[in-house]
Amino acid sequence: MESDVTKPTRAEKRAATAARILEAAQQEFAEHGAENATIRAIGRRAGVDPSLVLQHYGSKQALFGIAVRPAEDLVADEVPSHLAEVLRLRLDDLPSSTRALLRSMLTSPEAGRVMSEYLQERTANLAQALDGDDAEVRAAIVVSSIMGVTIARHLLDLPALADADPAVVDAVVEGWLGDPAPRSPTPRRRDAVPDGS
Amino acid sequence: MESDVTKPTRAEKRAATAARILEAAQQEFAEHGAENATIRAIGRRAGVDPSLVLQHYGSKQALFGIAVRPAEDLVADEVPSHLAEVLRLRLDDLPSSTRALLRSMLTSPEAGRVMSEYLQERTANLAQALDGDDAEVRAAIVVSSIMGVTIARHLLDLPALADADPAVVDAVVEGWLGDPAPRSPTPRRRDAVPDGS
DNA sequence: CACGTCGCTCAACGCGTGTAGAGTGAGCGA
DNA sequence: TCGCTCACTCTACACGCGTTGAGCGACGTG
Repeated sequence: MESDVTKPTRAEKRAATAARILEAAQQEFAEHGAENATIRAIGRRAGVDPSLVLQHYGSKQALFGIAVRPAEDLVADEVPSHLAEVLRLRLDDLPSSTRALLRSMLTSPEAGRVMSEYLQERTANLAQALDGDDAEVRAAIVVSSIMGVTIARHLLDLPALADADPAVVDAVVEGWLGDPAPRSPTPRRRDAVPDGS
Repeated sequence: MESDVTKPTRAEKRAATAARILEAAQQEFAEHGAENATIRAIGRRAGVDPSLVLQHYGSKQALFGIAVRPAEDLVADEVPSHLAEVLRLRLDDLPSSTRALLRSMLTSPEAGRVMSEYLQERTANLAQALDGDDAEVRAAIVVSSIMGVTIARHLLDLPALADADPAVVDAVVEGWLGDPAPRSPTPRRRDAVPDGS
């Protein structure tokens, strides 16, 4: 069998190892957070010596920075951030890079900064599409809320959400988007979203 | 002047020290999270030897458990949890015990469990007040969303929220509470969402 | 005034961590 | 086939952590 699988060259093998390490790192970071994940555990998970991890990525911090970068194929279509996932309510199969970022954002200053920038970017985008005085605040509320739901579902495993039909969640948030908040004592305007497509 | 402040007895002094340590612990946990906060830093903050911290509270984990318990006066009226703060949208002056719990919930299993229980409790309460099939899911979404907003405002310092008028936030969430989600099969109004970039 | 109690500090331990540098053996070019 | 390159492992170091037990000095009681 001459093989459809050609024997990997040295460089290819090294690249494959690097990829395996990165994936292991993302899973460890996603599971334990930036500070609690250890180089040793990452190496173990990748089936590799701990020091090799650093030979590939320089330092733990650098590795984290890379592990947390959004996957290319997510960035590809139209929405350039982790919050692509989030805003579109793809509540299943959150990629581990995103999980790692979410998990670490409250305890790692770097992760916090990255997440904050994402939220601001998404807020600005959404605010453009909303009308009214408080467009930006309302956009920030929606974006932060989606983050909250994502955390509750994927990291805290809140039963009511973990088992929920994504369509319901989707529908609820859709409602928020079309609904300008009542600024005064005046009650809510439900008619803002004419449904029936 | 004999002083209105009577000289503290030995026991009182000890209790005062214990309180000072606890407060220092709450602040350290609130700032750095359960795992990153150190006994040494807590002692330093309280102006006390690190080992004294453990003489008072036994272990770091035990101290965290106590530091994270909601303050009594919050529990007092009607809503028995940290989420009293949260649900009532008192977005300023989040007590450091609550900040500590929020900060740690994604990286400390214990904090995660505690927070999850709080969320479930609040969800159940709120679900009773909502009508419709998906009451529980919708309640969970609202509760999680408020958590998300709280995180974005107090821990990530998202500018749009940090500077926001609490009344606006309040109004928006009020809107959610009375708002039954459109449940119909094809309510997918993508056009209500700005597409990215 | 003497003495024991007790709140507190000091010094040290074992452990797990991130990281560095020497060593090793298989793969590739000549 | 020779020999060098290089992907990888081994060993070790320094550091900061939680935790412990002995020591000390002031306070309160007889």
